[in-house]
Amino acid sequence: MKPETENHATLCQRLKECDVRPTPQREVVLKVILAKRDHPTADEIFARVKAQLPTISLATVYNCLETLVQCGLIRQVNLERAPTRYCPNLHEHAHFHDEATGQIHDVDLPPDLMARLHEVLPAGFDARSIDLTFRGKAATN
Amino acid sequence: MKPETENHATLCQRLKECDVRPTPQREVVLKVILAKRDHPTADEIFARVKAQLPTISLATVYNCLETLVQCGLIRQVNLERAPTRYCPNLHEHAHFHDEATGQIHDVDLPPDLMARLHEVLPAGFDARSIDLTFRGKAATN
DNA sequence: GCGCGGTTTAGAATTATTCTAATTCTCACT
DNA sequence: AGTGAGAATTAGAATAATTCTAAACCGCGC
Repeated sequence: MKPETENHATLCQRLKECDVRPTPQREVVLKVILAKRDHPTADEIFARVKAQLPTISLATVYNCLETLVQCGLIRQVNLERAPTRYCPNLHEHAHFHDEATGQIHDVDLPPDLMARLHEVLPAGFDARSIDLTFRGKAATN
Repeated sequence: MKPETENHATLCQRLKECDVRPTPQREVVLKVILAKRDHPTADEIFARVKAQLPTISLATVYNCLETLVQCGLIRQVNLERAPTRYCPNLHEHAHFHDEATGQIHDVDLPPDLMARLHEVLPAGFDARSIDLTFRGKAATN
């Protein structure tokens, strides 16, 4: 299941499963996010979608993103004082923010560690999601 | 060492230790952040500082915050599409973002878990800091 | 005491995001 | 296949957060 090969039917079905109307705009927004393993901003997504849907507006991109995030089809990542970025990787993972290049890398963590994170909250706190971001320098190789 | 009792001399010294000029503006910004265990935004900090330093400008607050974050005297917390918040708690901890109220709670985690987080990065990734944020609902009691 | 360089100030500028109101589309129901 | 209700989209304006700019200011080493 290469992301590049996500086709109309698959995308549509994914959206329907979330009880959202599978509009062309939503479909293409989701498609361009899944197509690359990077973490584009709303603006970048807007640019990519425009290539296929020239009349789409930025507001629609924001609407679609909000919908997709709510569905859990994508995640959003917030870095210090920078535009929100969107992440296509639904597999539970952490992020590494390279302060030198500004790039974000996905980092897989041992399943037991992720499991442990879910358990450590004090009573009364019920976490729906966890954001784990490392910040630093990545080796230049 | 109650935070409320941080005095001029202490604050000054803290700043000097970081090789920054201990200006009144920086001192008061740091003081108001340390004075409360909440997570104020730049605007909120601006308002609090103004009470003591009526001529301070918002730009200066941003400058001071940037300086203080760089020194490691405070931390910044980024939540989805919301203004950046600043955290006075230097002790290593996680955040719980209550989606119902918008409030942020500090969460202490077992030391071994924090230690583990620092070790799990793949070779070549060197983390200077870690941001761990839980999102969900806190019990209403 | 003087001057250099870092700091502050006010306000403008920029950037990200949201809102608005009008239009268009989707889909369930015929 | 046609229709109507509600949802989605559009362009552009509005808002909000943050950064920039240029001038004035100030602290500190000489």
